[in-house]
Amino acid sequence: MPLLSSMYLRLRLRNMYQGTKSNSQRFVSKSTTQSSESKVNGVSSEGITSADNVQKPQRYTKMRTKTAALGGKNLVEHVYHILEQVKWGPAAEAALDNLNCTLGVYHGNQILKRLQDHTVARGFFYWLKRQPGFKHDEHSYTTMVGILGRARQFNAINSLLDEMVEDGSFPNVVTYNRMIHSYGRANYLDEALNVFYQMQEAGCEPDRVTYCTLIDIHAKAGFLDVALNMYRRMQEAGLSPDTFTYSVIINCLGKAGHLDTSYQLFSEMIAQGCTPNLVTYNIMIALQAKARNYPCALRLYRDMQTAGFEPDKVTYSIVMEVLGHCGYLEEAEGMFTEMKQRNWVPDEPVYGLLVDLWGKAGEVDKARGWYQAMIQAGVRPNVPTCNSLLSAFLRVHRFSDAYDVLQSMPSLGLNPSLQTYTLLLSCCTDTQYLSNMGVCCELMAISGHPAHAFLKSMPAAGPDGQNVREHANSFLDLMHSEDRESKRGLVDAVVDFLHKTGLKEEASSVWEVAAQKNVYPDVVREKSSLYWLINLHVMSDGTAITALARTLAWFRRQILMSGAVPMRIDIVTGWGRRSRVTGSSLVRQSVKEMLNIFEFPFYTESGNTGCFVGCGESLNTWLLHPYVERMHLL
DNA sequence: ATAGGGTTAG
Repeated sequence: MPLLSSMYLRLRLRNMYQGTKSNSQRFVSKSTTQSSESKVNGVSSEGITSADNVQKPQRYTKMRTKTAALGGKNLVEHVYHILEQVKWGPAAEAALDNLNCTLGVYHGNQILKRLQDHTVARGFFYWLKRQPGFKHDEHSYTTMVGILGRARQFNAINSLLDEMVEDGSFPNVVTYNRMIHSYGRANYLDEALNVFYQMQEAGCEPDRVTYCTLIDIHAKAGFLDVALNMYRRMQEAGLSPDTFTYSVIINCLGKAGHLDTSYQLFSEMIAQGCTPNLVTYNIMIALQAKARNYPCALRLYRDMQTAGFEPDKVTYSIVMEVLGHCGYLEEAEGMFTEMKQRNWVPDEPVYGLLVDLWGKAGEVDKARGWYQAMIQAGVRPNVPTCNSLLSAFLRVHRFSDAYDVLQSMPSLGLNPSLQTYTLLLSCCTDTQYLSNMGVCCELMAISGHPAHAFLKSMPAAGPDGQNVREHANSFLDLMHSEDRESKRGLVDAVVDFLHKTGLKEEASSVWEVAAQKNVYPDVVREKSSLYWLINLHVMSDGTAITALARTLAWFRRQILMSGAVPMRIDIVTGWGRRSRVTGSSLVRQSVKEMLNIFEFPFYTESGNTGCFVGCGESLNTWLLHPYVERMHLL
């Protein structure tokens, strides 16, 4: 095994069993102590007389330490394995009582740290607290705060803190940091900041971890200004960033779109003598890769190796993706091989990536090969991977292979998702003559997704379209917990489908409901007073036409109702969702045609041919034409 | 006396 991999494993093991190697003797288990003594020393404990005791005090102490440490380790393992398998309840409690031994706070905390389930952890924590002579300290309270925080049990944390103080222990900087982290991760940023101020009032100085956590959570929530402000305050407090902090900030800046600044900071850290670690390099590579600066990403990858770091699983995954997106698919496969040679066990997403890459490259048989390799390796495919393969077959019209994939999903325990349905539906409208329609409809029926029932039971639009709106409304309610991207994908496919099959009124009603339900939050925006943006660039062409028609009609109604006349409207089409060739956009083309037919007074600004601008008196006059209300029927 | 917290991908 290569050096770094085995080091990694050792580290993992050390973390897993952290503490069990330490020489604690706080608790004594009568039964285990005795058996350990006889095993380890080769003499029964009865053989040790009080005379030995007096004569050889040193040896005795040493021996006791050793045996107690072994007993402690065993007991920690033993108790942990009991608790790992149970739900908290009378049975678990009885099992602990039956152990009939005393756990000290140190070992109690070692066990607590490893418990994942917060109900078990809590039960154990209070069981410990009830043991005669037991007293929790700031460490065990802090551990419990962390566990509750991970489970977002904020009320429980607050009562625990009260108890802690009553019990005579006080929160320290680690306790506060864990609270800040917990609140931040649950997106309660105000509460996180509150803790930050409270700790200082309580006389606890924030440390580097405090600032680092605050920077991270604020940047992730999109408050880069607050994050950078915290960075400044950290430096003002005399805390210089370490490798960890630099990595966090570099990641934050990069993710917030300040790629150059993040790179500058990377250079700065090196200039400051702060050595980037593997994670820092992984972050840098991923940031450049996401920005499609592939040569830069690959250069960083080489720098990383020059600096003496062997790639880890994360590195391999990122670099494989970069190579794949550059079109170097064989090289990506080479990475996979290297990764395996270095004893990293490929997981589902890595196989999934290769399936997806080959599928997108149109090499469906390669894609299927990786899919089969995954199954042979005993890795169960997930729904997105099936979707990748399915999509690959659909794109090259291999419908019987697509059918096989779809058919196999339930037997793998996988339910077709909203995305599965979306790509089947998109396939219906993919060709000019809708020639895929029949076979795709069959596949859609097989998927058994609720979206199919929704589409099949779509009523013909009544005079005001209210029936369609209600129908769409209840379907979107059903899809409530799906994330917005997925909902947007499906609505896009549905509206496009309805539009292209001539059901324009229905398409419009579905669009309106989706817009009302905030599925498209960024479509209409007032950039500044009376200056509006209509952003169509994430839509397929049918949806873009429908959305534009209904939005312009909305402006007309606004004028008639309130007299508020927009001074300028920018219609942004971008490159369009379906366009695969830079510069040619179906959305742009369709939108332009529509605007021309209705004689919308637009111009394009130099350098941005994807943006149609209407403004001034001509726009106002145009918006008042009655046909604006019926454009969507074209 | 021991220990405890913060970062990266899909």
